[in-house]
Amino acid sequence: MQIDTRSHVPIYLQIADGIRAAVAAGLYGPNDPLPSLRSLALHVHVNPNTVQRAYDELEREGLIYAQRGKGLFVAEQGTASAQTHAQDGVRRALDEAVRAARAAGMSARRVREIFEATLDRISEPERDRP
Amino acid sequence: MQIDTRSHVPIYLQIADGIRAAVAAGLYGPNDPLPSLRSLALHVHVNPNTVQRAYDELEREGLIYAQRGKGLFVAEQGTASAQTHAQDGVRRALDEAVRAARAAGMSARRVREIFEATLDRISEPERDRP
Amino acid sequence: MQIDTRSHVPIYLQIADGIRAAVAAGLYGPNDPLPSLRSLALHVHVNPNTVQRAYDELEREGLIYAQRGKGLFVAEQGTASAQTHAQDGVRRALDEAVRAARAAGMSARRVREIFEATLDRISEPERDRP
Amino acid sequence: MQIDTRSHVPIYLQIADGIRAAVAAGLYGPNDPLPSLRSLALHVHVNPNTVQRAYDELEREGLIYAQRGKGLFVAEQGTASAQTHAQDGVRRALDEAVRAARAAGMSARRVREIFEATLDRISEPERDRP
DNA sequence: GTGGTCTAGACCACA
DNA sequence: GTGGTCTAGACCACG
Repeated sequence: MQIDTRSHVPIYLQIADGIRAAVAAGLYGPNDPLPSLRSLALHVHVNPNTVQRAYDELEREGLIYAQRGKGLFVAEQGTASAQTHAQDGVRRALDEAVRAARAAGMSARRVREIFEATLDRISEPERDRP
Repeated sequence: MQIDTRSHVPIYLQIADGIRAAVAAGLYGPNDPLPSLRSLALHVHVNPNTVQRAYDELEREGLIYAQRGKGLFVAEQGTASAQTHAQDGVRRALDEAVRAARAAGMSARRVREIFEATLDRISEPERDRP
Repeated sequence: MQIDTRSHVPIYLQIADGIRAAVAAGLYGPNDPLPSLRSLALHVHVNPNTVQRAYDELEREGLIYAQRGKGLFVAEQGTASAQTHAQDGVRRALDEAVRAARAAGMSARRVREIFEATLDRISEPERDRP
Repeated sequence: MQIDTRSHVPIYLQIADGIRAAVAAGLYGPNDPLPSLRSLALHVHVNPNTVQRAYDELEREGLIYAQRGKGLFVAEQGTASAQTHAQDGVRRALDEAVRAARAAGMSARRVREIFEATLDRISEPERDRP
């Protein structure tokens, strides 16, 4: 998971999004244990409080549940819920991007070009670039 | 121009983006006067200081220039600068959206479907909804 | 006279300084007529009101006097007064510059180097530079 | 740091200059923490917003970076950047002072006299005056 | 009327 | 505690 400390999106939401995406993608199935607060905090170089807030968010959403002393787990309906949520997010992000492009007078064709280039670039496996 | 007070993007940046888009789209050409601080503040229901900050941003960017007591104007190179900037923004937004989609396990095909639907929807002329 | 609209020093003070310097340098002697409000305003591309404020300033200072319907003239003691004032200004400006240099840890020697280079450059007649 | 509320230079720029000088002089090295917004505001008897604006300026300049909830720090390249910037400032100030002196008809020799006196005065260690 | 600076005080995100 | 954003309202310089 990547955290962008300079983004305007609060870090705890970036973390929640990352978890949600991982669940949506099936990396964690129903009743699978999620990374512990501390381990995730270390991994993304963030204060545990911040991770706590992200997990709070997801628990309130019903995507995960906590078991005292054991940890956090994906809820029964977690996968479907995460997929819906993630898809809404993507839809909203694309909507915003296209809206901005059109406001700046960009042609639909030009936006599509950029989109396809982006899709190609990101669908390829990551590799170092010169 | 639309302001979303619930967005994580600060209002002053939303305003700056709006102006930048308008300049990129050619609504304001080089040396054209821009809306005054106070009039724009009234229009978007925001404090003049917030608009000021947006204009500061654009002035630093070289997109506009201020004349004390006269007003704000599009810079000579404003159109080109705005177009470059706006296109970078769209590219970044699309990148982020696609990245999120892929992280959530969405297929390239599915992302493209959503994108095309969005493009269609937004390219249609705006109309009042009942 | 040169006006820097981007300076923090108000334009009317820049104009007053310019007139004061011209009087100190002897370009205008006692009882000589000064440029009219309008002609000076045209010359420096500034609103006549602004020039008016500059002249007000100088009149209050006793450097010039107005004759209804005739124009503005250098006062009897104008030259000496202007010279004193100008010298004070230079002293203050140098003081500020040196203070800033020392605060930034620059050696006295280094400051002197820059000063001498500046003096050389400005004492030469102006010419186009490649 | 000294603030001159009667100067035409905005307070936030005076503060930015002060910090820049301190960094240029090596009082704060790369990654050193700078005074917090609020503490500096108290120290110079100014509103925290004004200090914030000064720090914004320096952050944009690449001299410092902010960490939310942690504080403000000197950037890796901060020292060099500050020195360049400070030297440019001194050069500009000297240029302006000399230009004013010459416009007022002062001889190069006279300007040098004043300069050397200033340098002597300021290079002496500060002492309390009765 | 215009833009530019400053204050006082509020709320948020984060450690 | 930290930095970041916003508001309300003031005063200045300029046209």
